Amino acid sequence: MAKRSSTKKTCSSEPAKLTADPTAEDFAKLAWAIAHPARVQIVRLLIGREACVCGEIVNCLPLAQSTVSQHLKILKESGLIQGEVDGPKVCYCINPKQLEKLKAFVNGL
Amino acid sequence: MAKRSSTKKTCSSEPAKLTADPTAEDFAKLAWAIAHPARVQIVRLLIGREACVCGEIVNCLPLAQSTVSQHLKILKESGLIQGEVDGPKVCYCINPKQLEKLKAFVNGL
DNA sequence: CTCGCCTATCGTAAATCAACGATAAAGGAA
DNA sequence: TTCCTTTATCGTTGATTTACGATAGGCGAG
Repeated sequence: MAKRSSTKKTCSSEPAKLTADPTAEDFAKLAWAIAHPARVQIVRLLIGREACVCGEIVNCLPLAQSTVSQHLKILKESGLIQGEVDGPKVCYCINPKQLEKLKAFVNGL
Repeated sequence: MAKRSSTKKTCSSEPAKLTADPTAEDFAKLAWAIAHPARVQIVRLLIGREACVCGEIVNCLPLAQSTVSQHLKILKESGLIQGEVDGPKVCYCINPKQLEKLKAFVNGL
């Protein structure tokens, strides 16, 4: 992946080339998901425990339940985590595929 | 680094434990630096060319000069890039150390 | 069915971001 | 010195984020 070596143009000759770079947008979106301390902690927590009910995550953070729920929604939309309804509770876990995608993006830099 | 395996507490027993996690904040700050498509493109550009004058970066992006300068400032503050004055121009380059720090953070997840 | 628990969503307010044009500062060329 | 180029900063506007409390919806227990 990333055949960047063949795109070594002067860059000043084609300014429009970088106008729409879907890769950069995907990357930025994924990076943005972990661009907040609370979300970093949530991701770490889920990686360390494999699965965690929403209420426990709320207890781990000094934030209101609604705020945590909002962060969880952001992480879910990025694909980094998944939520599974378990009765009245919701069990969250990491989505390894997206986590690998993030790692591949960063390591590809 | 990361002795997370010893911190496998129930988490609900110590809610204040995660209140101030400097690591998470550092991580989030670094991730936030690349949480915008334009900044991703700038970083990639600098990695692929080793050094680049500000004006060239401006020509590569569909953004105003002042906007690009603002993104460069953000990247500089994150430590990911460095700017060296070269006469009337400014030459930007990647800071490998911070880039490695970012990779270590992500790979440590 | 009714109650209580858990979670998501709504509405709101303050703060921050992103983008631009205009302008200032610094350095080289003539 | 004066002009031109290059870059950073200022000031502003609109959009987005973040945080909270209040509220609604879903589900199991009794």
